[in-house]
Amino acid sequence: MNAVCDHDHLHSGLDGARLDRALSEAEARVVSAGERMTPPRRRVLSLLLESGEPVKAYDLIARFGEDGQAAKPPTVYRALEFLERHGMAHRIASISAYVACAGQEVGGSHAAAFLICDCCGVTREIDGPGQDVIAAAGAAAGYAIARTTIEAHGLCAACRDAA
Amino acid sequence: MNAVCDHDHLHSGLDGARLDRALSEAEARVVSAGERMTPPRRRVLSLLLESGEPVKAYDLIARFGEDGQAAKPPTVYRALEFLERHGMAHRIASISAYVACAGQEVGGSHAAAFLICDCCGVTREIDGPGQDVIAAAGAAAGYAIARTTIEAHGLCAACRDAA
DNA sequence: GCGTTTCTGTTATGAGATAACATCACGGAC
DNA sequence: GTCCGTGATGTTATCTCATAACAGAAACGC
Repeated sequence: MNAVCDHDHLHSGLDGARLDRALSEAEARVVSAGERMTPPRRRVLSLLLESGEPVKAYDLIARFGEDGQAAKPPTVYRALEFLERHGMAHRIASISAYVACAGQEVGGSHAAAFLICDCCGVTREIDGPGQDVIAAAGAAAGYAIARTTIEAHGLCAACRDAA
Repeated sequence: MNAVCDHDHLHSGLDGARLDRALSEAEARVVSAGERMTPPRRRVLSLLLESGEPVKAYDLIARFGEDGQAAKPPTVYRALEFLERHGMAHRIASISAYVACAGQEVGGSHAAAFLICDCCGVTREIDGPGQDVIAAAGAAAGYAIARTTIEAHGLCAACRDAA
């Protein structure tokens, strides 16, 4: 995504049967939560899963129509909000982009931390101890922490080697 | 800042002699780094210090002129970039706002984590173990981490009690 | 079927940030 | 002192990101 280097990048999105399966599973989870996986929601999730890395909202808007027609911004933003609410997508605040949630098994909203390669865009979602540490630090300072944004930028192994 | 509650809030910015002293110290540090503390840079830093909590860029733009005249956006964004470069201000990505750096003693750029009260806006900068933990998790995944964004939202002790 | 709720389509606009270029001030070389 | 290079500022314009507001359509419960 960010062109801070000149070597080639592999891409890691889903396609074909794997994409279909992920979408079906997502739909099942949404339905079991008593909500609907409507066409725009499915479409936005599909675009995020196909990409496999953070995507800008206006890229989603541009790619929304299968026929090349762009969507109107609220269509995509509403879908993103829905997907975030169900823990299927996350906003990466530091780059104003959105990414499909890796751990689609887990239901509902969940904390997440991200490792983002500034070169190829590969993004790893980790649920390590980061949240615990920051929540503990917050508690020590008297804060009741409700939500954390943890984003680490750098180079992934492949890009470091290629550089 | 965010009006998610209805009780009163204390504010914690600098003023008078303490503000003057902070600005003088900042200028000394800039000069010793071989750069200049020009009027717009000083003005933006002053606004951030006076506020004591995260401020939106366009609020800085609106308050820039002592006479009530707004600045042009690049004036303020350039000053913010300069202050960030010198570790005197930080961008809070999750709310698109900027805050003066608490640890003005430390020179140069430094990692930081923030505890942000969604009610009164009070923001604590902590340099706890958060960065280390996330950097270690990144290293374990093969990433060379260059920069982290760590922002925890919740309620500070005062707002929790007042709620 | 009928009302309620939820979602979508659409228009418009608000908020955040930067590109590009002309001009101005500072500091060093001579 | 003056010339020149560098870096900062002023200014215009534009680009990107995100949401408010409201009308219409689809799904659901009864």
